[in-house]
Amino acid sequence: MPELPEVETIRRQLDDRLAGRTIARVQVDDPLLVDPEHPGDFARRLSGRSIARLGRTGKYLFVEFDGGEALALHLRMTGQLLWSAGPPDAPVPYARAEFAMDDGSVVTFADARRFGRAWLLPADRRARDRAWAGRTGVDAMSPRFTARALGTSLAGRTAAIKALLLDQRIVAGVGNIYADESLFRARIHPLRPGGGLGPAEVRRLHRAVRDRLRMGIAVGGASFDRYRDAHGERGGMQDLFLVHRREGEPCPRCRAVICKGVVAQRGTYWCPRCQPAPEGSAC
DNA sequence: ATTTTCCCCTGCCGGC
DNA sequence: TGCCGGCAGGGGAAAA
Repeated sequence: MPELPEVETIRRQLDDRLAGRTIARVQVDDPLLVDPEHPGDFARRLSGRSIARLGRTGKYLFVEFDGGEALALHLRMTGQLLWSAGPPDAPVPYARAEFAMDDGSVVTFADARRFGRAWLLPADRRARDRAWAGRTGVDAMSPRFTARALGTSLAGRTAAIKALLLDQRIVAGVGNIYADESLFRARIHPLRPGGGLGPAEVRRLHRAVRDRLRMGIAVGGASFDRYRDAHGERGGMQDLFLVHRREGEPCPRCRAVICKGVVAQRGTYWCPRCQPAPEGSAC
């Protein structure tokens, strides 16, 4: 599942390949990919645009064009952005759109589950803010995401801390994997009410989120299932998981047996000893 | 306002 | 062996 480190890995790779290029033509195979609020001229409006750089906020990737317009992409569950120097040798499985560049290179948006989306964003700052307002809060790797900011966002909230970490308006980029890993590192049970964390716990959680995301970026993301980078390669983070997907295995810190439950409708893994359960909840 | 539930999709896996 | 129900989960809409 592409989260911040996976999207950042792709962003860096595509920035190297696409910055300065011009889009020659676009083919959309799956109309569901395109923002329904935009008319059917998606492909035509992208053709001829020159790419300034690739940006990212949370799990959103932005292809930023000269002149200020942008193509926003979200990979959701199974989306892939695969770069090739020329037209792919063989049909790309689950291809939903192809973006051909002026140098002959091609980026294919492939996506088995078809949850991924693409949006065209206007150049006008106000219009873009209006279209995008409230979609994400501060990016988790931004200097603006501080322990203080996290504490302010959590204050008074009664929902489980894991649910709040997954809320992209509180901090953008954390998904199910890195939420589990961060909570373990911070020694905080996923069901603890967010507003009930003490200042030291908030600081630990902030540090843990940064630490795990930084590690994920360093090893090219987590590829326990479909995730592949822009060159089709796997990441290495799945080999560094501390608790996620390790039910029944010993905790790397205290050797207690890692348990699994459901929090915020997501499979959730934690150490019952390192992450003490709040009052009234088992395990 | 906040929290919770449901839904979108399809590949995959366990059970029978 | 093969069918089938259920699960996986990002995020947005709807309900509570």
